[in-house]
Amino acid sequence: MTTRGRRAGTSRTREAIAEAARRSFGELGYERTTIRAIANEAGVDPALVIHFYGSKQQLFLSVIDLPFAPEEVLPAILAGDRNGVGERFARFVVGMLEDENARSVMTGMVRAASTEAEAAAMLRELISRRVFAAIADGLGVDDANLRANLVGTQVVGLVLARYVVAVEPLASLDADRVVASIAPTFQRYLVGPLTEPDQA
Amino acid sequence: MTTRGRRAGTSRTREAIAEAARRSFGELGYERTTIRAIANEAGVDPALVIHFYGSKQQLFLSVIDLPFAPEEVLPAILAGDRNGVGERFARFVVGMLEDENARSVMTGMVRAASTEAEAAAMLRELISRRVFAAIADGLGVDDANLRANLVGTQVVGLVLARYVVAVEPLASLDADRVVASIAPTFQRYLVGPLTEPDQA
DNA sequence: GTAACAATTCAATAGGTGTTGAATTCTACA
DNA sequence: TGTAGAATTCAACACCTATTGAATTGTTAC
Repeated sequence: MTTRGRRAGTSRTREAIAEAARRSFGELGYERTTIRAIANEAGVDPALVIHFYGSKQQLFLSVIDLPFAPEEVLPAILAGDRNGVGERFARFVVGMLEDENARSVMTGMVRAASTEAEAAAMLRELISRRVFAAIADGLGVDDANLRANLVGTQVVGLVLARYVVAVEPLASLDADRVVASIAPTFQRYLVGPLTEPDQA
Repeated sequence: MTTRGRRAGTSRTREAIAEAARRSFGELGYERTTIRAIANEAGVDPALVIHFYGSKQQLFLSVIDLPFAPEEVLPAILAGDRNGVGERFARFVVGMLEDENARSVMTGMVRAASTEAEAAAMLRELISRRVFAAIADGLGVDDANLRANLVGTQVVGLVLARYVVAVEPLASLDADRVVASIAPTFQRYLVGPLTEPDQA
């Protein structure tokens, strides 16, 4: 039914494809996402997806990115009252994950990073270049990279447990209690001692 | 070359298939693992894999399990000096992950849980039934399930960051420093206060 | 020793995948 | 107005997948 050739008017299909791809990668991960499904959701022929983005992998790499800009958001969190940094960070992370779009991108990254070597490499790159730098800048600490790693473990673990696997009661816990539960962890990873136990 | 029909002698191929499957699921995850590859590694025809295990999914479910028995290992960790419980737990987790087999199973579970709904459900089940019970028993605390969830986030995050994505410097950090870094987190998740920040 | 059964392979099936090349229609610019 | 190029579809290709059914060979119990 759909006629061949270019459609009338200015085209927004390229963005439609990107959106559909983001959504599908986020929900299903890399492998389970098919170019055909993306094309379908964008109301377009599969060949057009390839025509625009070259390949499935390039599409993935073009489309997936952190749903926030670390260099903009982290300085404000890290500056100021050092005792509250863990809570501010936790609040930001949990708050961001409340947004459906951001959550979808994050779950997509985690899902993909756990199966696609290319995606894992990209994630490593992304983290090193953008997050580490911001954290090292914002904090005055020496071992900023390890600290950023540790923070990352807790963030990724939270995403996986609360949203991907959806284990209870954590999945249904209200945001404030989640923040309260993990804030001290971020606090110690960011500015606390790394080799001695803290007070329980 | 390989002749048809049953081979001479007692057969150990069923276990060979299980081993190959465990290895491949651990290394590549569910989707990327093919029955053909498993069969190949086990020196066997793909049809035999299906004949023994019914389907790829049933094979996965038969073969994947925690690489330790929570009900045997957790009581010893949770009993005794309450101040050392975080460190004992961290030492156990990190130590277990040093073993190549156990690590492969764990990465497989994490990888699969992040893409396979069925695997995620199984993981939920496994965690609820076996780990929660052991933790609730071993600890005298009330909100044992949430505590177990939080512990889970840190374990899973560690597995993903250190072994799957292999982000540096965490991936190359020696076991003792990893233990020291995350022990206080487990300590608070297991027996510490969950709503107020700890001392940094 | 023979009958049931278990282990094993072979060949095929039905369906999915990413990707390509050519054909068509529209837009933008000269 | 004409023409280069962009957007779009169609049909096909080459490949890979899990799974099935029948055929063959060995083992085990009577």
